[in-house]
Amino acid sequence: MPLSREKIAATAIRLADAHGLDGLSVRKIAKELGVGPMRLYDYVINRSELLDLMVDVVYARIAEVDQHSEWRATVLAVAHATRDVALDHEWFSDLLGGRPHLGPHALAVGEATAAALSQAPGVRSLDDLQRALGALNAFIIGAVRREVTERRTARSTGTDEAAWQASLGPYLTRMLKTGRYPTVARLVIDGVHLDAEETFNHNLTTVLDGITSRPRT
Amino acid sequence: MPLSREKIAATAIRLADAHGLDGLSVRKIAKELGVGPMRLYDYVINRSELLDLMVDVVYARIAEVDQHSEWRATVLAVAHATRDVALDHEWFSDLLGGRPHLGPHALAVGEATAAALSQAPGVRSLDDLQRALGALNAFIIGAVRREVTERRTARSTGTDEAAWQASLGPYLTRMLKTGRYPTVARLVIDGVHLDAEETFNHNLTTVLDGITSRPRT
DNA sequence: CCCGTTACCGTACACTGTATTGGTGGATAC
DNA sequence: GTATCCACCAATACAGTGTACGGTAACGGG
Repeated sequence: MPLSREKIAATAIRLADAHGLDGLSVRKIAKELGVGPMRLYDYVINRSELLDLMVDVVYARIAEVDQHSEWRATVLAVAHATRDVALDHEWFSDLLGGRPHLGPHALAVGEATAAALSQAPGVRSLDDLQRALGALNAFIIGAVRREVTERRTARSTGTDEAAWQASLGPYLTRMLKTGRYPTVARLVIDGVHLDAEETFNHNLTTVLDGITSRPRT
Repeated sequence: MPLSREKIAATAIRLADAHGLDGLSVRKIAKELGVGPMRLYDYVINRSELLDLMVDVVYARIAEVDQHSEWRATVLAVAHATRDVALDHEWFSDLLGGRPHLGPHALAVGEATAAALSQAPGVRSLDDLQRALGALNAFIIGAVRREVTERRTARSTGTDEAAWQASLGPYLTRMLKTGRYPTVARLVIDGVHLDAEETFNHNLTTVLDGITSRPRT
């Protein structure tokens, strides 16, 4: 098999899954494929384009979700799908929103959510749709990003309470002891660990409710 | 003046403003300061810590906003302030949400928004506050990120219509001509360029309205 | 006087993205 | 059958990166 953009993207994704975006280099991909580093540049113009390629492969998985007749179901499905793939490929969240996603599959999911949102009550004009899309996408990007970095720090410091107290603890507890951040302190100390998916879903419907019930103009 | 974390952070910010995060290297900062590269590691443990330093300096500017008695006014002020500084320091949006922000000034703005949100109607329990904070921050992060990358691509392709048609045009118009993305096509072709700040404000109030008017549970 | 601390500096290493230059082998055209 | 092209492949080279490591010179307190 002669090597192709697809194969390159696939192994690049594998490596990025394993070692993160920082641990991903052209040379390592090439070595993994058993070829010289420069071979890749016959298929890809840049490292950036390689990343775009990987991103669109992931978007393809998002685009697989079923289209529901109800607009809200479709939006929910797409949102949860992007959360799911972002948790599978954490580097995806680093790229999400960082550059315009114009690959065919990215456009497909853009189309799906736009079409669904255009049928929501409260979005009447094209301007409304534009704004609603912006709000929805902003939330998804930010929420996924937050969750992934949270998960990363949890993993690096160690999940258990003790390890956490040992690493972030000294600095953070000292900070909170100053009394300058009472609300944050209450959140950190008394806050329970909410289920991530449920929180995502909850906030997502919050945003959707905000969109459908236009308050002013 | 003997060199200090503050001076390092300041010149690092200057360089990042001018050439972006990719154009920022330890060696360039050192050269700008007229010292050897290794000097910086006497004040900073990592490049990452350097970035954290820069981030917290920017958070200091956000923390300067006045506290209003009305919770909504405070939240709006903080949100717009972070948007403003992100537009001044575009690299900030690349870091936003990418790692936990635990600097003193970051904690200060966290405290301010948390305290304000806790007084909003509809957030009664600590869990509610946690979720509301999540939703708000997710939106801010995503919205700012989106706007900055939009601004970047607009600048790189050229603002005027002609240059845009020349760069992205060929590929995008070809894609849209396929008819597979009708809604996106309508958005791209017939969509007017909405005022960015107004859109941000609009969507922000949408999110806040969603938070205050709890639908279920 | 010594001695620890603080500010400072240079060299070196492993690694990055990519420009450049070249060499195959087989298909096609005459 | 020979020439020509082209997809595929490989090696070398360069400028730039983060940072580990080992050092020097001034100075203030005992």
